Amino acid sequence: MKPVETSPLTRKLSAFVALSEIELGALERLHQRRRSFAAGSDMVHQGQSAQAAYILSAGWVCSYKLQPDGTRQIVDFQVPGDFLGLRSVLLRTSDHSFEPIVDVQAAEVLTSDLLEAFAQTPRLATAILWAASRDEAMVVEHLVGIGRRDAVARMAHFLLELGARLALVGMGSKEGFGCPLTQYHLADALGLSAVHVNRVLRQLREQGLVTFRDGHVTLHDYAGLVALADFDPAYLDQTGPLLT
Amino acid sequence: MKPVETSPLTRKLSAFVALSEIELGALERLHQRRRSFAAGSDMVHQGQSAQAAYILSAGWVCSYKLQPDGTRQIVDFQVPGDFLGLRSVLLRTSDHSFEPIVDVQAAEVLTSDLLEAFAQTPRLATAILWAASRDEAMVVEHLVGIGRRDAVARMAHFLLELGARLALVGMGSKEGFGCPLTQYHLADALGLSAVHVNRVLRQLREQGLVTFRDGHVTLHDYAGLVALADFDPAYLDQTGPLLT
DNA sequence: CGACACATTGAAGAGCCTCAAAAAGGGTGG
DNA sequence: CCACCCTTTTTGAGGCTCTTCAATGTGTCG
Repeated sequence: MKPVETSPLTRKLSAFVALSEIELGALERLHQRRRSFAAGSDMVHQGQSAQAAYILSAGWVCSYKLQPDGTRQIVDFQVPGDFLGLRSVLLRTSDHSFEPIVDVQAAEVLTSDLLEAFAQTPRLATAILWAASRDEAMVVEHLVGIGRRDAVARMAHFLLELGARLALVGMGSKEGFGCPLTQYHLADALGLSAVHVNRVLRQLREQGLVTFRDGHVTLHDYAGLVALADFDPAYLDQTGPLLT
Repeated sequence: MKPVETSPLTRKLSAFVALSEIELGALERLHQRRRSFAAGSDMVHQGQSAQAAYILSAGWVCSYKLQPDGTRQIVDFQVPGDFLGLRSVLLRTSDHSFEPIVDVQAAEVLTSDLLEAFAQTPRLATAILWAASRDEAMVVEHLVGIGRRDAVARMAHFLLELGARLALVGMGSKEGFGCPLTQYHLADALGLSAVHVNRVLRQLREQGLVTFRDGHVTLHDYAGLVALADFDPAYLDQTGPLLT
């Protein structure tokens, strides 16, 4: 007997709220409209007005802004269980672009479906808005990192955060995780040059802290990394007012 | 006959949506619980769980995160008409601190008041959420600036954005605006040292672009600044789905 | 007048970038 | 199965941006 397949989003939310059968059902119904995107082809372009949001079920996506001078800044990565374009569907045209980093499976969520689910299951709405708020906190932390951490601490912090996010959906642990990003992705996300990213990774490797190689991140010294990065996962673990 | 005093928030929202008398009334009722804060004393501390949000009616506030090493990163400034702690009241304990830069007048908004206003005037809810979404877009733009703009462009962009925000509530124009920030504030916001901020300001002044002095910003060459900063106010002006 | 916060300037050095080139996969077609 | 291309990683050298440290100037307030 095959168990009902649990989506990564369900897994993530369940780590923070005990959802009822009804809520779980509503959540799974949001996953009906399955779509695929190939690596490299933008899912949403900057300035495009979005009709739908997506729940990522497999693959990695990055959201970024392009500068007139050709450089880009990656604002955030989406991993399975993450929402994508949630804000733009509710309120405005998208102000960044989304690019699948590998082939992606996602569930398309129409505004109407989302509002209906929210109306019928308010606790689910709270849970999803909590997840959105957590994403926002990550952007703020990202801002702090770029503004006030040097390259090594920034990298360490980034890898730790990524590991924590993936662990929540069963795709990583304190030992390490699979990671399809290139050093160019890291550079565009961390506000560094690709060359410097390489040097920073070498330094972290030679200090026995972490190895980034062949699509896999190995955390050799978790505690050491946490100390180096001043990593405080409070902004990720927050359970807050959800337990009502 | 004295006209009804219009709050800066009302003024800001009215620039984007035509609000009905009923909606305007609900908005003004949110301003009942007036409070004052003195410059320098934190309004909300990092980690504190917030019971209320505030609508800023006079004065400037900054929201920031403190690093364990003592440096701080200012995430955003709030000027009259801006919400403060809106997210934390809805969903989570605050993950940054708020500090009044000058003496501040604000209206305390309880969660219950807000939810009631939202329920009774959905269009007002949309308008307020739109404003929140705009704030988020500003954080993203801030991230891009720190990650991918050099110090001069970053400063120019920041001053232009600030001017545009203030113009919306009648406190600035393309000529300039009053600004109580110190160069230390600029440094903490832009991810620079205070010393370098000073040099950058000098450079901008000597190029005849902008003067930052004695609490006043004078934009001598608006178009020149826009070009230097690659300033595209699209993320601020977005009217989007509000006009329904 | 002295105390304090803020602004300004100089000098020296660290961190990160750019340019340049080579090595190491990974896939594709012959 | 190999030759080839393209992407990604790696390394070196030199230079520019921004930082740190230190000192002086300026304005305000008790």
